[in-house]
Amino acid sequence: MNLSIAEENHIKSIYKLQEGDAVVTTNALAYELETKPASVTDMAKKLKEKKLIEYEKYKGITLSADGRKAALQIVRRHRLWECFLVDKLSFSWEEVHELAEELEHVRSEKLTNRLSEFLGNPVIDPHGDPIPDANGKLAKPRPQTSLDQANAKRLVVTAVSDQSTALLAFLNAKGIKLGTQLEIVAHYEYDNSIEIKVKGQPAITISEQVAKNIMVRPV
Amino acid sequence: MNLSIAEENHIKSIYKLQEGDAVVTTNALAYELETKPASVTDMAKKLKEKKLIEYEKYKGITLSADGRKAALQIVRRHRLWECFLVDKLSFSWEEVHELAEELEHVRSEKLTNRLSEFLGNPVIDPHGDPIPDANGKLAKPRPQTSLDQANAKRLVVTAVSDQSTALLAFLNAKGIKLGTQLEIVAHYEYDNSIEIKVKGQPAITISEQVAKNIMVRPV
DNA sequence: ATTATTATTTAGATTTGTCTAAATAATATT
DNA sequence: AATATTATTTAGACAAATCTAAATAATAAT
Repeated sequence: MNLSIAEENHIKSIYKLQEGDAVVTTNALAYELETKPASVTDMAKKLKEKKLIEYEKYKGITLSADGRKAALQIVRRHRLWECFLVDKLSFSWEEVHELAEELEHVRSEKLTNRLSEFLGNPVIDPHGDPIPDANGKLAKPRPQTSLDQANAKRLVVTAVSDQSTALLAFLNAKGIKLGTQLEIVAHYEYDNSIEIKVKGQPAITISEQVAKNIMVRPV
Repeated sequence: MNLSIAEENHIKSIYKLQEGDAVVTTNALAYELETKPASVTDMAKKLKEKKLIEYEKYKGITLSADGRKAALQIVRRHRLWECFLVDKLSFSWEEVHELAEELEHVRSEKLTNRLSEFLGNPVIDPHGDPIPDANGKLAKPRPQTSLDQANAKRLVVTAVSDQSTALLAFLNAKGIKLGTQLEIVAHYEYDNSIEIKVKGQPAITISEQVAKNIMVRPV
């Protein structure tokens, strides 16, 4: 099955929004892809025809087994290229998303597998997201919570869920990246902001909104 | 100036066929791009509009200064990716062309320059072709002739001009690659075939057509 | 249970890149 | 020079991916 770039992007976004099982809505998908609902409806008909999604008028979209398989291939390529850009070309983690967005569409299994091998078959990407293996299997994610719900004091950053450049740049400026160890200094009930400290740096205060998007696990 | 993939491919092929100064013909370009002359005419109008080529009806096509600059960027990306695939991912030189054909369209200067640096700023690609630097400057090619016109006995392979997979696979099977040292054993005037010997291997006979596509210089 | 609101789909248009078939220009041949 | 051949362009069509505006369905509010 040969997918166009537009088809791949739709599949990938459906996978992202589905998050396991949920039905994906036309509007949500249009918003995610920065396109219009009418365009999503058009594409949904096409992808249904190709048996990559389940879709009935007005009933929303879910991936079929084949669609899920395709999505995992795309996600695998995306995340491997992100590793390459960060590990080998010294990009910082907030820069790589757009570039990987283009590189992911080079659909060669041989290339993908060689790249993976070259990188040492990594299982998580620079944002902490798991990388599907050649068969589409995802490493089961280690237990993690968002920073605003953590109860341990000493934590490691394992992922950042919001992909916005603004947040990533902010964290970068504060010296926070994957694997950074944090200590929770205080939790202000007033606005649910959290004061944290990275070893060797002055303590900083983080809003609830930011804390919700930083994933951590106890060290 | 943002070029589509189709536009980039046309620019690149015009650059390739132009070879310095020659005017490129509609038919030749269509053949090179595996498309139809009518499509080339359409695209020529568009590229002229964008001032990337000089073009008058029935008079053929040449690159403008801007077009040449664009072409060199594309060629740079293509050849750097070929180096990456061969040097880092252990592809053999005859496999990399198609993959580089896709990777070359990721238009990020930062990525290109970082990639170049990562590879040690190479100046020739795995086929022996020079890689333009970030300013579009080409290293001046070392003196070379095609194997059928060489007069020295001991030679080094410096490039292969035909990009066909068939030829590359043939050479690969014979253990001939960039940098391979050859010795001319005999030259048969009858059909202009040439008998050559690679150190440690039995002598082989090569047709004139193949010899024309192997570039060499005296060792 | 009507009505209002929001979500989704349809119909029809647009852009890009391509094609075929016919027309025209350039070149080669007699 | 007239004619035949080849190269190139034009005209009109088509598929993919998108859009806007209008129509319809689903859901929420009174």
